[in-house]
Amino acid sequence: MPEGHSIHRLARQFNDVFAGQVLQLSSPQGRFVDGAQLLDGHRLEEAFAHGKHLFLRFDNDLYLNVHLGIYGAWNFGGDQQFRGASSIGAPRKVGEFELTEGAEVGEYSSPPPPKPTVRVRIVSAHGWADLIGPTVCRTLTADEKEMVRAQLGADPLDGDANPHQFFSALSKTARPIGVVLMDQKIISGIGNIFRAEVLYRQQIDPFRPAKSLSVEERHAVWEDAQKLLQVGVELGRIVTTEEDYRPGIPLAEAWPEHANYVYQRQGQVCFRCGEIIRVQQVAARNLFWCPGCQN
DNA sequence: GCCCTATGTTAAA
DNA sequence: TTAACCTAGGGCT
Repeated sequence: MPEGHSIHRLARQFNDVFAGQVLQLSSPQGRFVDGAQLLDGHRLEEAFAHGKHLFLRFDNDLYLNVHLGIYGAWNFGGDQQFRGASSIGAPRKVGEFELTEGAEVGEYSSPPPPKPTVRVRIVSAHGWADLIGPTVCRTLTADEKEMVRAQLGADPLDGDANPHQFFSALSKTARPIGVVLMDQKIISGIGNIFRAEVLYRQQIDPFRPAKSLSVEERHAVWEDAQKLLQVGVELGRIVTTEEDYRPGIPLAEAWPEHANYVYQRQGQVCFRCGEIIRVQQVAARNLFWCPGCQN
């Protein structure tokens, strides 16, 4: 799925094109009929993200909570108000991390017939959004929403986030740092790409126990994750390389081959030390790292 | 068409 | 630790 940056972009996009408007919600697929009915005809007050969770607050104090999982995606379309809106989520190709196609923008009177897999369709006077393939799609009360958020670690994209609970959690576990960074209860928004790239950039062996990281390393991991996530929010895709590792290649063209240091680069030469990038299944996910730089 | 893959999470064993 | 969930694309036959 998209990592945390994409969900923050989704929240921004929902605020741009739907906030303040009365919306129609339906479930063409039929698996979210009751939940959609609770929100149908209500005004969207605001959208926000916590890690990889998206929340939409409606004027009856109910929330639509969506997690895209590994297959989920939102597609948008509508009139000129939807210009610039992106489809966000799967499918994706290697190196193409977020955008599939832009919103369908033009004359708008009603949305196209939905694909049979559309879990939720949201329709306003100006356009529509279709959700397919989510891991989570549910309607929550305010209390339930708080219970979900209480299970999530601090989000580096949240300006009010307090990283101290993250630092503290690292100091208390011997689990490998590469595994802990994927634990959304410890820190939320980091996925398989950011975990690999942050550890490479900080030259930290992903198999080291989290508690073995120095105070400086813990701070550096948080701050680098924050920086890379912010770049992702701005670009709409994940680019983790610094300019000196893509010499003469502008950012816009640093994609896909020069976008990452280790992710999906197994068997290739490390840009920094010349070692061969490795990959290994850890906790059912592909972990990429450079054995030369990260030890 | 068939098989594999994927930026993920949860529950069961 | 494994399976299940769930979707679409790409490469292959």
